[in-house]
Amino acid sequence: MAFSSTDRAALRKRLLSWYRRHRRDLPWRREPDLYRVLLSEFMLQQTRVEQALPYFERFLKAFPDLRALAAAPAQEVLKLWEGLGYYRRARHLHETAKRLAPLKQVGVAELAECPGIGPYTHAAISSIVFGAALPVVDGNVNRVLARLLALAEPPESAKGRRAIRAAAAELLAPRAPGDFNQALMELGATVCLPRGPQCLLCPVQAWCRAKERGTPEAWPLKRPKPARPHKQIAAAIVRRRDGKILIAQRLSGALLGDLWEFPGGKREPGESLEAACAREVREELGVEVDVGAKVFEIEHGYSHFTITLHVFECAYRKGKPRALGCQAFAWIREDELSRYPFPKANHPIVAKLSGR
DNA sequence: TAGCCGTGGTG
DNA sequence: TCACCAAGGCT
Repeated sequence: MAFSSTDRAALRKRLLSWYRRHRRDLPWRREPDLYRVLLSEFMLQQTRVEQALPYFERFLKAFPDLRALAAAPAQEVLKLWEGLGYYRRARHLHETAKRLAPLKQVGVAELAECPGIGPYTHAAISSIVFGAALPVVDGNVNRVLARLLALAEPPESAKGRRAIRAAAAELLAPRAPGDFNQALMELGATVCLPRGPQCLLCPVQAWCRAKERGTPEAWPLKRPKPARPHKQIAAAIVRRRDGKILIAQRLSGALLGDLWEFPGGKREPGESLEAACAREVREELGVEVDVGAKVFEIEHGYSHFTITLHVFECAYRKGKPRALGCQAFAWIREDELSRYPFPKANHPIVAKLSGR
């Protein structure tokens, strides 16, 4: 045990009391039913509250309950998710809704079977909605507990993960697991910040071994991360003589899965951007184009690499499009572009072409 | 275990 | 400018 039973009891009491006074007023906390909490937890995976908020409101308006979400077309769900990132979450959320909506009763066991619900999300929903005594471990909990314990290993390491899990389970308030879990996360999000922790405002500072050592921001210990490579990407605005543009839908499992894009891809060593552009259109859709002027150069970063996106105006020459390196394609007018979900890096192109 | 999967804010 | 990192899950 990392703490004595009297310390555990006092720490819980302080934390819960602090949470009940200081918690943020968030829409999914006003009526914490299964649907709202489920929706919020999917959106909050690796995503800040402020970024998820407008999406939560939009979803709740478009799909007021689990049944409405389950009945929606997949494309509509993805379009509403556009811009939020980690697009697999949209598909998993939709599949989870379709799985749960027909059930008379949903409980801890049913949640565990759903796609997109891992250990964190399962414990979060179960504790908040059903009052199940399951500890959550997320980025906030990792940081808060690593500091409380002055943990000697990075939380991502095997030893660190075990220690954090054990501490979270040990501290969990058995009679208010939902509030306790949210309190720990709220503390991490608003007080026990990655940089510049507000220790003087912290309700559990008396038990914090990192604060005791004098340099709380030195925890959690960091693991070196690999550098992000940079790639040169060519993309084509392929126009037919009637003015329509050729777009493609990306493969489901891939990066930006199920989203639509302007066809293109990575430049090979020694290849010109124009040649890469023509080659990628040929490989992806079986279409020959004449590459014209470059009209965009866009810098963009993803989670594990960065790109420069070079966009060329291209004239359609020949070949009937086929879905070779994509799952679907479409010839569309410029004013139809905004109906399709595009990755963020393509938004400047969509905005310009659709005249906004 | 470690790499893949987005986007936006921050210092 | 750039690294960091955020209510993680899947393979």
